Amino acid sequence: MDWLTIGEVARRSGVATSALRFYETKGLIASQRTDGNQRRYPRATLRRVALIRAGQEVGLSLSELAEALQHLPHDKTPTRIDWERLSQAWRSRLDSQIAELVALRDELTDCIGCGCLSLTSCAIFNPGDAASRLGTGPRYLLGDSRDSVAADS
Amino acid sequence: MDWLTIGEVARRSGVATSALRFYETKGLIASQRTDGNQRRYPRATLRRVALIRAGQEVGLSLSELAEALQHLPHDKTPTRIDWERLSQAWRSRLDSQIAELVALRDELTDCIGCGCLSLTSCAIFNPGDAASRLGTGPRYLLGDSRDSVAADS
DNA sequence: CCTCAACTTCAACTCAACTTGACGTCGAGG
DNA sequence: CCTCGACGTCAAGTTGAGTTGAAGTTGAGG
Repeated sequence: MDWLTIGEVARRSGVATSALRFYETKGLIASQRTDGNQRRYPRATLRRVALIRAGQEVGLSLSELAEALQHLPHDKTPTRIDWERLSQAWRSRLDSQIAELVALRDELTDCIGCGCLSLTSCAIFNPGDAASRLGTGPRYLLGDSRDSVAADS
Repeated sequence: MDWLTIGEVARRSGVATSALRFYETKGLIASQRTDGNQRRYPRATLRRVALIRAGQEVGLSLSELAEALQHLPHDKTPTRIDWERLSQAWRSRLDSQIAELVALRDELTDCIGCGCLSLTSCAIFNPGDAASRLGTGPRYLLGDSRDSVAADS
């Protein structure tokens, strides 16, 4: 097995070295150290990083990814089973994300159709259920409102 | 026209008062002040806030929303034209977002189908174009990688 | 008139996912 | 042996969308 420096991994994965070090602190990837304390990554790290970026695109946070990747070996090719488990999970994630957006779009389309400027009954303004989970961060309040926007001007 | 206190708007829109003040500093909503310097919002603010939350769900940032809402009157019902312009814009936003996710899902499905553990040619790991724009914040590096993950272990 | 919840401002904190900078060390080529 | 770029650590900064707290003011009900 040959080992890659952090710079090589960065170049080949398109991820900055700072990000790789950051991933390592989060336990997403792992390295050996040389005598001189430099990181050396196993080749399989390239795949791991690719998986991380792909996972982020699917909307997963780094901690969720850490969860998911913890079942994959750090230093060798994952088995087909590993890979299928992962991709199935991501696929269903994508499926539900798509479903949510489609629902939102359809509601919006109806809104345009009905021209309901009152918004009193318009579904889009009375969310009902968690169509949230789009975008990270301080989105935690979005979707937990219970009060509706009734009796509009 | 009767005016609402910040607390009333918060209760009826399901948005915290702190968020409402924050929106006001960003120019998303506007208020009159009482003699005692308290905010009083026009009723139309309820709709504005609803639009803001809906817009966020569609993936718009507050500054983009400020842009969009600046053409709507702060204190009265928007015209049908206003409303149609807005919802058309959001619909196309949703459409492209959906398209991106669907593309990603299809690629992933192919990956599972082909069982390509090598990831050498797998489309999902060689993104190619900006399917990013999921989630806010320091996502600015995602999608500007040019190097591919070739020659896997 | 008094009280108390609801309001005011302002600064500081949160969170995720990193980046940037300072300052110091490693190691391959000449 | 020297140099210079690539590496190391650690602390602090960034962005977006707010929240939290302190300290003080307002205003409706009793």
